[in-house]
Order: sequence, then structure tokens, then C-alpha cells
Amino acid sequence: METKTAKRPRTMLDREAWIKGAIAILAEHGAEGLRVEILAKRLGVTKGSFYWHFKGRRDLFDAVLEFWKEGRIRDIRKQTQAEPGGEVAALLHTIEVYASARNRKGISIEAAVRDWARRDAQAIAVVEEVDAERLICSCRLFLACGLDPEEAQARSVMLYAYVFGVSLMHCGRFTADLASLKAWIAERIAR
Amino acid sequence: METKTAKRPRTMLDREAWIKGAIAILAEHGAEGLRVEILAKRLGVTKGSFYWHFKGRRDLFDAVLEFWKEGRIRDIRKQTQAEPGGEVAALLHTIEVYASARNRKGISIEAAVRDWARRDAQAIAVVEEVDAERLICSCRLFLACGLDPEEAQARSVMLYAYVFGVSLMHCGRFTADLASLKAWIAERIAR
DNA sequence: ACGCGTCCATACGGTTAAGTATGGTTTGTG
DNA sequence: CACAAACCATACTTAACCGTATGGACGCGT
Repeated sequence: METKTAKRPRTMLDREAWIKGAIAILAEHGAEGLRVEILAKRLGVTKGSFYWHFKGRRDLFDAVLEFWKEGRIRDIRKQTQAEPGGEVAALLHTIEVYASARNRKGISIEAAVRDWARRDAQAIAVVEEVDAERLICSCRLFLACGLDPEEAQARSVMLYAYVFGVSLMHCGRFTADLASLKAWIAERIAR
Repeated sequence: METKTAKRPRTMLDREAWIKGAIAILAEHGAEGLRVEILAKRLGVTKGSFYWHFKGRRDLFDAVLEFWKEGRIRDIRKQTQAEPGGEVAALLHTIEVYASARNRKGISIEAAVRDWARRDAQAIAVVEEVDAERLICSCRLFLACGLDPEEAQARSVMLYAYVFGVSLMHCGRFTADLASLKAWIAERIAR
């Protein structure tokens, strides 16, 4: 029975399963805290398995960065597809995705990668590519709204700087109604 | 000869010297990379000295956070002292200090502390206090400009979110003249 | 000069984690 | 069934680093 790949009595991890597990740990403990023995334990195996799939820790790091980069660029392209007239809504949605309380996991990964990029050359290269793609896509939306090129560029930078920055602030003591403040800011950036 | 403390044949480190060295390493390698043996080597001593000044690594961490907090709050209070009519200039200066290429060291420390605050409760508490102080001070400036309270609050959050966020972006591939974009953004936030 | 507090070196033990070597188990294929 | 490839476990070796124990060197007051 079971002609092909039906049941999996053994764990049968592939490279992608390792990468996804690694990204989960990356979000929680950062790149420094991403250790292969810890990761192996979380996946229910030992590191003997790890070193079959990867040449070493650095190999895992590069794979994680590549995987993250591909996913981000795919997401950006999808989220900035707007029919004429829907550009502002697309921009507001972009802000919403990153600056809202939802999507905690994605924000944690984003923060971890950017902190990582303060020390690792490969991480810098990946962040550069992702940032460039994001800025180009949102800039296209601003241009479609009728803004002149310089203002479109400036607003793009402001948009992403804001969403990344607000995710690592702690405004609890400052205001009780942070949500309405964020809504005001989003309007001022996107419109 | 040498009536009092003239020459120092011994290194004679005190707690503050250790903290300052620790902050330098914190800026370069983050909280995880702040190791007592490495720090001791940089200061030209061994860790035998460290454990005389501090109870342990955690003790150093708390001292670093406290020292950073005091310094930040002092700076904020000084930078937001504006005579009537100079409020906008003070706001622009605040942006300039954090969002410009100058002050690399301070920005690195800021980034390291905020990343640290994603995992450490004490760091969270310190960042909360510093953020609250900053937001209150810049909000006061916006209010002095005649803005209504809600807009003043929103602009304060936008200001700091932007300066923190822009410091961890990599816009090199997007624009050649980032400086003028930043100037445009600063105007839109402060005025 | 003597002693005490300050500051630091040396030596040690314990833990965590990277990487390697090697062998075992499962799965697919002839 | 034989056999090879894929996948994983176990048992090392090595290194980094935390914390402790202990003693030495220096300066200062009496």
C-alpha cells in the first residue's frame, strides 16, 4: 500500500523544514541565539541530522537570509498590486501590515534581521535588496497618486522608516490610545 | 614626590570605566556579545578585576542600562529647551541628531538597547522610561507651536519612530541623494 | 613600620555549543 | 533479497566563557 510518499514514519526533515524552524528561533532570540543544537532539539532530532543538511552554521544563516529575502519580495509585489484609484488603500494597507499589533511574528523576524544586518555582511546585502524592492514598489504607488518624483521617493522612505521604527518603540506610558495616533500618522504619510 | 593622585602605575579602574567600556562593546556586538572576559581584555585587565566591581554579568547589564537611561534623559531635557519661537528649530535638531550620518556611536547604542529590549525585561523598562521622556518633551514643543494635543502627540510618535526606523534602513540602491530626501521628511514631520 | 582595604592576576571547575567521525536505520530500486 | 542513498543518533574533541577561590601588590592612615 501507499504507492508513493504517503505516510512519514520518521520525521523526514528537509532543508526547508530546518530553515523554517531556524526563522522561528531567529524571531525569538536573534541571530546570535540561533544555535544548531537548540534548533535540532526543537525539531525533535539531534545535530547529527543538521550536519547532513547543512555544511555548518554559516550555511544555515545564508539559507535563512535567502529564504527570507524571497518571501519578502514576493509579498511586496503582491501587496502593491493596486488597480487605478486603489493606490492610497494599498499604501495604508502596507502600513497597517507592519505597524499594527497583528503580524507579531513577521515584525519580530524583521527586527531580528535588521539587527543582524548591523554586523553581518550577507545580512546587509539581503536587507539592501529587500529595502530597494519595497521602496521602488511604494514609490510607484505614490507616483500613481500624482506626486512628483522627489516627494514620492521621500514619502516611501518615510513610510518604511516609520513602520520599522514604531515597531521597536514603547509608548505605553505616553498615550492610552495609541491606535488613533497611528491612524493619524498613517493618513499623513500615505495621503 | 607626587603628593596625591598624580601618576597611575596601576590601571585603577572604577565602576564607571567598566560601564563605558561595556557600552562600547554593546554598540559593536549587542547585549549578547557583551562578555566579561572580552571586556576585561579590552580594558587591559583580567576578569578577576571585574568580579570585584560587579556581582556578575547581570549586575553589569543593569548598571549599563541605568547609565544609559540617565544620559539619555539628561540629553533630551537639554535638547528640548527652546526659547519661544525656536521650537521648530529644536525639533529639527532632534531629528538631525538621530537621523544624520553623524553620531554613529549613539545610534549604534540606541539600536543595540532596543534590540536588547525585545528579550530583557529590565531593558524594556528602561526603554519605556526613555521613550516616555522623549515623547513628552517633543510633544511640549509641538504644543508650543500651536498644534492641538492629539496632533502634537501623533507627531511626536511619528518623529521618533522615523528617526529610529531610518537608522536601520539601507537605501543605497534606492536613491543617490538620500540627504535631501531626509531634509524633506524632517520638514514634513516638524513643521 | 604595620595592617587593612582596594584592586587585580592566576588557577580552577563547570557549562554550552560547534564541528567531526562513525555507525545505525529506513526507503527506494534493480 | 541486495544494495545504495537518505536521514539520523551517539560519542567524541575543542573552544569560549561564566563564576569562584585565593593570593599578591599597592596605597593610606595610624
